[in-house]
Amino acid sequence: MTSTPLACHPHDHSHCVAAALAAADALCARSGARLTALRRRVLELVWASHRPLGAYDILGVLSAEDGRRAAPPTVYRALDFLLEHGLIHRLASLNAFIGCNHPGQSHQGHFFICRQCGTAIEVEQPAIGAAIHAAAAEVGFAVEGQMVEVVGLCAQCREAA
Amino acid sequence: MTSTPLACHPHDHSHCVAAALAAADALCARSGARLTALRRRVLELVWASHRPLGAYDILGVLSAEDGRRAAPPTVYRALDFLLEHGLIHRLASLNAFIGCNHPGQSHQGHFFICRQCGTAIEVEQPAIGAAIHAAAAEVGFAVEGQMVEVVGLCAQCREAA
DNA sequence: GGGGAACGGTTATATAATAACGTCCCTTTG
DNA sequence: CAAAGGGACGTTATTATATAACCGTTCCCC
Repeated sequence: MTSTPLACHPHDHSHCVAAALAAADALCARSGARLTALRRRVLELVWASHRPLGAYDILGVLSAEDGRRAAPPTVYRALDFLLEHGLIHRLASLNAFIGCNHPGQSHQGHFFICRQCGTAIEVEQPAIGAAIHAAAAEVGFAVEGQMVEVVGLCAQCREAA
Repeated sequence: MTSTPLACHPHDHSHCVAAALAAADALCARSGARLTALRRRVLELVWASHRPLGAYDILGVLSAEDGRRAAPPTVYRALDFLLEHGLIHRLASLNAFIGCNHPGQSHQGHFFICRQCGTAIEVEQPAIGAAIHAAAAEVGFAVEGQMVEVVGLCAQCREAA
């Protein structure tokens, strides 16, 4: 098992990266979007860590790679593409990016971020979105996008402490 | 009525700024925190708009004021103080700050941000926090801080459109 | 009024993101 | 096939946001 620790479930990480890339390939093929080599590579890097990854972290890796020359716009354009197509999420509280667990399904990302190990867990708890919509209805607000980022300690780090 | 439009309720804005400052005075007096002239002025500026205000917006105003010389650390230190004492909130999605409606009461800020007029409405809907805590309990995550920022259209801007 | 901490001024720098422009390549169409 | 058009990406420069490090002054407490 080629593994990287993940907060909740140890798992074969290389496999889950490959699965994410395959899903992205399929999604883009269906929608006609062009998942170029660069965009695919950036998506792979984002997925390669379950932690949020900064744009300049990605830039560092790309620049280190053999011939490839990279500057900030290169990375940001790729990230913009991936965001638009729902393949990654942006975590505003960290200025960082993370792979989306459910590409293709329309959904909002709700995240638990461990301040100790840095892992970000994407949660699906319809009650959160429901509560937000209920509150919005009360004041006549039309919800278009939700950012829910909860910081704290993941189960593993709680045990360690 | 010295008014600035607010998304939900027209109101006497100069009065609500004064009230916020008075509440801050009282709170700091009680806790022994030093609400210096600079910190108080920054709080006033943040309150003077119901919209989120960037650190460099504040910096611009301070620099324009008479003798006062201001550099980024001046502003950020004041903002840090106000954040620590729960007098303002930071909106991560906007890199901006806004006055807290309920200083002194331990609470998380949950915001609806209108993409049209820029107004940020602080909502109190215990169900949101409850749903977050329920989801956290499921995965053993210990919640320490919540960031909930919902973007969309406020009631007024919906009508206008 | 002396000691120590808090406050804030100052300079420099780190980090994050975008603007503006050009070139190449691919595709589409005549 | 040639020309036109557009998308992708390289390149340079700049803007926006935030922090580091140092230092003098002030304020408070004893």
